[in-house]
Amino acid sequence: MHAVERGYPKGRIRREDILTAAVAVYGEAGYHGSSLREVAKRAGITHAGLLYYFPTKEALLAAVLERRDAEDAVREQLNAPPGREVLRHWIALAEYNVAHPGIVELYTRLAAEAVAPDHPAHDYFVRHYRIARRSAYESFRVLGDRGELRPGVDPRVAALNYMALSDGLQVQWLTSPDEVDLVGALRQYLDSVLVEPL
Amino acid sequence: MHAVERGYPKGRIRREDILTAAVAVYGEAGYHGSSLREVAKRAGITHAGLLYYFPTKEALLAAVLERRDAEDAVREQLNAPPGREVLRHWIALAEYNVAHPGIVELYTRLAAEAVAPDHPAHDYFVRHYRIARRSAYESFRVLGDRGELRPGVDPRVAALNYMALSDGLQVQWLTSPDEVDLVGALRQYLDSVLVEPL
DNA sequence: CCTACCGATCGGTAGG
DNA sequence: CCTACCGATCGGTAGG
Repeated sequence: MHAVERGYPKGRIRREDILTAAVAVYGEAGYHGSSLREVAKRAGITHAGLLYYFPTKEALLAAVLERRDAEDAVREQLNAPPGREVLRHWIALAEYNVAHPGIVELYTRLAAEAVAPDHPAHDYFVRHYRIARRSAYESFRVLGDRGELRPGVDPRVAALNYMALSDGLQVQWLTSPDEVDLVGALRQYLDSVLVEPL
Repeated sequence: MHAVERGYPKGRIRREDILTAAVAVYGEAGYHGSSLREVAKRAGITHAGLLYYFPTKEALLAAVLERRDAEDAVREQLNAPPGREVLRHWIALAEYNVAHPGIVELYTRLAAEAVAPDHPAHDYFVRHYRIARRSAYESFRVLGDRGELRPGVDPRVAALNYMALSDGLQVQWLTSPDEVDLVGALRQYLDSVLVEPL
């Protein structure tokens, strides 16, 4: 049983190895384009062995997304309260992402697949985007209350647009890394919305 | 031979039916997730029959993208010279897209798959994005020369950002249509970049 | 354009 | 965790 397996160091390490392999494969081939055999091979076991740890292909995907959320939650705790500091944190995150294309590929590919309502990660992304927008909205709203947003800027729309801009830039950056300055473009967007540049 | 087939009305119509079916299926399942059998079924033939018109799966994809470019080229001819009129045309295009989710799904899914350099549509998207950015850049540059852009706005970055914003909004809109005002968000972006609102 | 077929690959199961 | 297997599905071909 997994509840038991989880408690033993060897099983935990194996699970982590499998998840790490899955992140890489999903990033390269998407979810539907990946096979359990490919993930298993990279983790050094057979695909039947993988199914001992994750009983179905969907269960593996769910575990990948769960782990990612857990990592994000840890980072959130280090977060500053809503305001300018949060925007600087976003830029730092973008810089981190540019140095880790694999994670960016995973999310870009999965998010596009998961627009289909019957995709196993669909509900995850509905929630993911909702939470991201709300969190960004709170920072922009605080800045607006302080008069730090340019007139005409709706904090709700600015929040949606920052998230969307970030996603869209990632697609073009992954497609043509040399032609797109991801971090610079995000900076200019924030500056175009703020009274005082970051 | 296709060069001949293309000349006969019946063959041309069949080809068009297959391409229309392919657009729908690619939008729902992506390219790698689609089967020739599914496309053929929707076109009312067998998958072997489809392969009589398009000899491989890749050839079908190439034809889908070719047709799309041909349609775009027709629209471009109706285009105004670079300037404010072009920005209004973009908004009109976004309104059209909101009424035709299938086309949006096709592009969103294919673009994400095609970030992989060995994807058969990779080169297409490299060119597609490059051309789109250049075209948008020319409009923003003209506006900048006329003093219609806010200070600090780089027309090159504004062009990149508009395209990226549009793509990113489409993902969130496809995921949660009721929670995202695609056209409104694009309008606010353009207004945030212009001295005088659109 | 179809019927009939091929080899390859897929997710999942049995049984140890 | 593995070996061995299952039924289903894939892109593509032969031959008409």
